[in-house]
Amino acid sequence: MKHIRYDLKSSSPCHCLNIRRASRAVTQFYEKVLEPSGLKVTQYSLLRNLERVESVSMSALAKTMRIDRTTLNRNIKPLMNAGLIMVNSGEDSRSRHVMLTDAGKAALVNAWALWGEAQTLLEEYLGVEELDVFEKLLSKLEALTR
Amino acid sequence: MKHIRYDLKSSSPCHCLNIRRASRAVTQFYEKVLEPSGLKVTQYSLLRNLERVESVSMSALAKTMRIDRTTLNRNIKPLMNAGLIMVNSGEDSRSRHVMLTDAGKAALVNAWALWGEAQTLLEEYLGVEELDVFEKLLSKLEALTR
DNA sequence: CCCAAAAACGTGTATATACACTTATTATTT
DNA sequence: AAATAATAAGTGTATATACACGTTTTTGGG
Repeated sequence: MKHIRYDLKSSSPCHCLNIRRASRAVTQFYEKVLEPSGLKVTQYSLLRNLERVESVSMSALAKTMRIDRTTLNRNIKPLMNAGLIMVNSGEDSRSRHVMLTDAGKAALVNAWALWGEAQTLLEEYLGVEELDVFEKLLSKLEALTR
Repeated sequence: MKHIRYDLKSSSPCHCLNIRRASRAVTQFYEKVLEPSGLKVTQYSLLRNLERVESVSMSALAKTMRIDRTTLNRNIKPLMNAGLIMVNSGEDSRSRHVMLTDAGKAALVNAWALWGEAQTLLEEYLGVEELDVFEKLLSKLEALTR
């Protein structure tokens, strides 16, 4: 197998640490821009995924969002407390269905513009070509554990 | 400004979510390989950063590792409880200095081999060229918030 | 129809992350 | 030397993440 050199810009040789750090940086960047909305980027994402469906079961939502089911279970709490989403039990009495409230829809309108700002700023920061490579890489990496 | 198309592989348009997802996938991959060592990748990283210094203050360590100082403060707890590191107060009585214990050094030997496996597997998964692009991108992104 | 397997969730526990505040100590300025 | 700045840490609080387990229903044979 070929030998890999470690003389890259990043000071850590560990690819895992490097992506974790980059992820933190990008997250902090988005959070700062989203701050006036009162939503975290994860919360914005959750609401956004509810926008186009009437209601959706916990498991289905977790699958769509590609996050752990139990993580979703914790993440919906603050949004419920803020009155942005509602949870009802569906026909199948095992499942619970999540849906946006009117307040949730309103919050999304506000946050959407802010998210767009962050998104555009990042796109300008990377540039079209790097952005393309970036997204392809992320997609490939996400498939690593499947 | 140029219009960016969203017809990439990744199903989410949000770059922040995408890197967070990729980060989770890579993390889970490394964690699984590191599992026999009893160390998380973050913990391995922390120990690793202590390997080449006698002892180091909390702030200096946080800076080197490029993690939040208060995050480091929480992250050292499990390693202290496991007896892998020690914390003493330095000359300056404001500061606390962290150092590896013998158990910590021993744990590192074991974990190092496992980390190497994960690292190699990821490198093979991406290939040399993509890996290079990957690391350059991460480095650039990390600089986003500075 | 009954029972075992599968599906859908929730909880306990533990780690990771980071902002806002506070405290203690050292360094600087007047 | 006293007052003020800056430095080094810790804590409160809140969110995010995910593994291991347990519970409740529903389904699918037999």
